[in-house]
Amino acid sequence: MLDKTYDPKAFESELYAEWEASGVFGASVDGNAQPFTAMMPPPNVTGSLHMGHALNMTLQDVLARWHRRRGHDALWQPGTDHAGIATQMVVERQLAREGTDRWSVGREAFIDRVWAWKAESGGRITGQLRRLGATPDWSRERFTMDEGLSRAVVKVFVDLYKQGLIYRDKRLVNWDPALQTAISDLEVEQKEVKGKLWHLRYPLTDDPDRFVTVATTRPETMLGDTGVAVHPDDDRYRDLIGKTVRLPIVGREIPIVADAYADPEQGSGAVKITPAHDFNDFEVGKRQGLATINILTPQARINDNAPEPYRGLDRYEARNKVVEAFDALGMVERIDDHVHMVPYGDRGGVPIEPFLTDQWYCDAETLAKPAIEAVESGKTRFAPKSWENTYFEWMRTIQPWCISRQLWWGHQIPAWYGPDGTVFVECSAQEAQAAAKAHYGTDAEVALVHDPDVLDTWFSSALWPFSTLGWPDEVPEVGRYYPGDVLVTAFDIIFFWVARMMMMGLHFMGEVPFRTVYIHALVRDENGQKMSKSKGNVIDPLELIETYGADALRFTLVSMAAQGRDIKLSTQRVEGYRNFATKLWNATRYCEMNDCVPRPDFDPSTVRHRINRWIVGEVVETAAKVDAGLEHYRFNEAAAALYQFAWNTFCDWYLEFTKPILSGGDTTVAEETRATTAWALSQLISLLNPLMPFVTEALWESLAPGEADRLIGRRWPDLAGLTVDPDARDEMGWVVRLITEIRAMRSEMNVPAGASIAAFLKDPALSTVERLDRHRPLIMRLARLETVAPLVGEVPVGSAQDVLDEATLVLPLAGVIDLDRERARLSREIGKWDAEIGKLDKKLANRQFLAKAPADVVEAQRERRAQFETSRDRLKEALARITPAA
RNA sequence: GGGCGUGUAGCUCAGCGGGAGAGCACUGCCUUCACACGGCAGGGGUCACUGGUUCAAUCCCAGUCACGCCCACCA
Repeated sequence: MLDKTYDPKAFESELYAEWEASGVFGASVDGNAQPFTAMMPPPNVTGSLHMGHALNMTLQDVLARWHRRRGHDALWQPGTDHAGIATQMVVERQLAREGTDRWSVGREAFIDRVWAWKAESGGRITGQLRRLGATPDWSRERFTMDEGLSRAVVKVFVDLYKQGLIYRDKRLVNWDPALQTAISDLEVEQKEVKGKLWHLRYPLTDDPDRFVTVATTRPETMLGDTGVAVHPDDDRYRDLIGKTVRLPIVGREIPIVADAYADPEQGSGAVKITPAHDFNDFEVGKRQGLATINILTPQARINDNAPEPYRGLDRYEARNKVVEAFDALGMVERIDDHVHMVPYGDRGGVPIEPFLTDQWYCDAETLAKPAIEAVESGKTRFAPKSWENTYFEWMRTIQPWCISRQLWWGHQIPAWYGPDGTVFVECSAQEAQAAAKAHYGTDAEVALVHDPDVLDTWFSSALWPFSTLGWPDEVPEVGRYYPGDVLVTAFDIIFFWVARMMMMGLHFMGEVPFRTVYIHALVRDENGQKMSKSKGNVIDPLELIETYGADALRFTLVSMAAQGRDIKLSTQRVEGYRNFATKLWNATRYCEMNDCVPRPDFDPSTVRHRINRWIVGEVVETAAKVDAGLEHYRFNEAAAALYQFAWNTFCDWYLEFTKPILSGGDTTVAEETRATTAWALSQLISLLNPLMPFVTEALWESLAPGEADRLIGRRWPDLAGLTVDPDARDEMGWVVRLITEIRAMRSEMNVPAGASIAAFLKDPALSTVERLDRHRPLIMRLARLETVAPLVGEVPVGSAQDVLDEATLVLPLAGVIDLDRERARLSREIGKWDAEIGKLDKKLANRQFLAKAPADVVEAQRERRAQFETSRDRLKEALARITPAA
């Protein structure tokens, strides 16, 4: 017996444990079933479940459960990402609290600390996924720093290096002075900052009374200036080209060069060039043969290349001091307020510095070509398709990918340097040693230094679709589950992750990593801001689960999965779907109380009673909508179909229709109805199971207590052999409209809810009379009638009247009804019909419409007009009957 | 500066060439033997604006306005 109230906390966790213990989540690997593969985007091992995860994981879980129940060999591959910077920061903060830092601890001990932290806290998010009801194949859970995955990373690096697709280069990188590492372009975010624009004067070397004025937002970088550029066609400066200025403070003599980079419209038209600290200036410097002078330390303090008084100063302290010095010299022309974009590191949270360093780069341009073609040719499709534009736009202008990071936590780059700097890139230290011996022609051990840097976290993530399967080992999983079917993710990691998986997958596997990329909405906070740990605006889905249950949260997310980019989650909506679960719970209790339990030999195609034939058809249509919705990633349509069927069709109408039958005298019909009710409910619960796995499982248990199988492992309903009975559908539709109409009239006339009244149909067709006879008891019950019959004789005085198809509905309400109001009401109704008919007449008189519109549309309009006219005329008659002769 | 998206009932959002929808909120009635986390009935919208295409436009196209996001090296 079900408990009287629905309490998700009473069974959700317990059910999950039972599912997991039963092993149903596991992929079978061998066997004949068609494989289905979805790669879980690995959450950061530091992470905890946020709303974005909840949405992402729910959608994948719905797909995994659906495929599994359809008999597919579903692999939903779970795991976590080592999240280099984020994780290292967590442990570094711990060290800071202990009054130490990673340099004092040392690299090896530090990495041990991180592993220890991971062992202790790294499992939190997977526990939260279980709470959400996610059912990936936990037995195959991977971590990007696992031994196997690390081997894949090393092999990919070495192969790409030997193919010339990974190389070492000295160039400007985005340097994060807080984290003291290079980061990629994608990890830089531009922020609008209110700053100043300083106009500084640089005196000409050979004519110190003449100045060139340059404008800059970063005066401190002048310490590294090695030139001033003007546009070659700029008449103001033409005579200065080739001359030099003497840099104030520094005293360095630097040339004035002509370069098209200088924009005559900007500032003074002359621009200072700091090749070591600006990406544009670096290019200008290369073109013009200017020196490159680095004036910053890795912490963004001024280094010894600058004059003594500035050394060791923070970049912003140095800025003030430089401006003061210029001011003292009378070399500040003016200072403007200036709003401009400043690049910030997305993790470190401080402005990045363009910084000249040696780094490892991946030739993304070459790898991108096949990845672009794969989407162009449709081998991989984005859903919605519009995201392909975003993908193409980025891939077609892709820059070299800086893959080295000056961190300790991550995959250490498999490169070793010989005494003379020769680099050996090999899969292991032993192989590097062998290569070095061969290179140097010696048998003696060569002193090699392992490159201290680690790889960008996304480098290993890029291999996820095949490294998790066991690659580079030759294992059956690789052939069976690659390429995957679908990647479900949010748009914000199309560049970071999707694009890179495409590149690596195509290069190493020769095949796309997934056929479909389903991009869902990004869950934002109430201000439309992207949720992030650093902003502290993360909503905790676990709290919602605690209050409303995992099913309510899941159903909410699935229902909202069709909307645009933003999801602003409303608690009220979650509450509404909790109520839906309660409704299901109570409906099942009702069935239980009425002995509506599944009959093993029940065949829905053989039911005879129209009510039952109707509900069978409704189930069939609902199932089709659910399948279509899931097939095309229109999750919300599947959810809406189930919600409507469950609440409106099944509970509000079918269960009410059948109450008189269950308590009636015809035991054959009652038995068929009990069986049909149980069948319809069990189909509903079964179809709803992927979306609301917990409550449906609990209800299933009560519906079919003898069943050995849990719902999670049962075959998905296949109703292909069942058809919709159109007669039953029309007939029950009519009954619904009749009851609704009577209720509306009662309500409008203020008939007391408990009062039984009579209802008559004037001029009904024979088929209508038959329908009435077939369903009289339930119509009487649901409309609260003492009698309902065709009208014999005249319409009683003081009747409320309305139209229902070809008949007029008559409710004798003498004494209750206000005839003046009733006349006004009928006139209003007639007016509405007249207006509709007028519109249709206009349309049907339009020759263009008749000539060009499809015949079926024209016909449909004619039919509508005829129906409207019947209704209007019935109402006119009704009005005439209660209007005194003039 | 480029690109993308969104503007539909009070709120959150579906729909997207031929009859304006849902949930919540709101109003009235109802504690009827599954459910008040409920039932029944109801009010509420020139589908942002302006043009165009079409026999027909909330839906397609162009432009305008508003909001949001992504990308971009402008001193």
